[in-house]
Amino acid sequence: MAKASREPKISAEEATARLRHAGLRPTRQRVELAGLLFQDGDRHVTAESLHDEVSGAGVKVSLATVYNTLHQFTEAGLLRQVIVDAARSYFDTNTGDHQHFFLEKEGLLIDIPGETIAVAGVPAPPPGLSVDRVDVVVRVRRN
Amino acid sequence: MAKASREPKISAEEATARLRHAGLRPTRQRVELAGLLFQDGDRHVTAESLHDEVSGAGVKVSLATVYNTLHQFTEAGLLRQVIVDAARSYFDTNTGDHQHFFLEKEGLLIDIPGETIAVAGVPAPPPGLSVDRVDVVVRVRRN
DNA sequence: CAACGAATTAGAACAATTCTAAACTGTGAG
DNA sequence: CTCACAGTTTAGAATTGTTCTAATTCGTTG
Repeated sequence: MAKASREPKISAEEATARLRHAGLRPTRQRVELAGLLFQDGDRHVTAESLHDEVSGAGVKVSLATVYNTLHQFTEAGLLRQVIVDAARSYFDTNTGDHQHFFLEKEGLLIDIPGETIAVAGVPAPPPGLSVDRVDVVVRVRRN
Repeated sequence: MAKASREPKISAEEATARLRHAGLRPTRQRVELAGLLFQDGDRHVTAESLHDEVSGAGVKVSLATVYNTLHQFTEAGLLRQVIVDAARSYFDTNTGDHQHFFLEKEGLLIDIPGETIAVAGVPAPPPGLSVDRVDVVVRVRRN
């Protein structure tokens, strides 16, 4: 009953290939984490939540490694960091152009596809600066 | 040369009035902090930066009080909290509708007036949720 | 001006994250 | 197949920003 309602992990082979592609050595831990993260389209994890998940799956990975891995994946373009909460960092497996709903009370992030929202009128940044990207966070609450 | 290039502090009387208006007891520390914060239109501070500033001005206020005060001011609607950096919280003296440029490397926030940016196409939130507000952060870098 | 509740404070405590130094493990060379 | 080495992992300590605690001090009202 309390079975995880998620698609089966991607295979170790797929994960390995993905890691090599990104220039990362496919270690046991990275393969394991990639397997969990990239099993389906959209996941939002924190270091803690991912650590709990991987631990719960009976795999031994230290929290430090989870942090390292999340950052390496992010640098490699496999993940994107989402800053919506002062308390913790979220990582999103959707690296494409999109935005988020955020339910602060529950730490819940929901993707909004990139084409859905249009941001018009962003002024030119002050001289010497250039736009890196535009983040939209739609903060919501339970009613 | 190294003189602060900021307008003179608002008077203690002004600050006091403002605090009373917001239903806050005008204590020495709150008057002092309000004096620094509301001297001109747009300021973006962190607890640390404000503490350094007030300390530098020779006033003795504990860091705990700065934190307390920033939160109380925020609750009272005198400040607005801005979440753009996983590492620290910013507080903005501009409580009106507006958005931000953010230069992460330097922790620099720049206001973008509310009318400037238009966000279109925000989808209805999932059932049971309602929109609290829409934040836009234009992340910029030095070039 | 007394008294009481509100505010301040130093320092401890906390949570998330990063660092450190030592042990371990992929990988490519031989 | 095995070695050696750079890259990785790890436990635990350290750091950072923030909150809490309990005792002291202060503003306000009577």
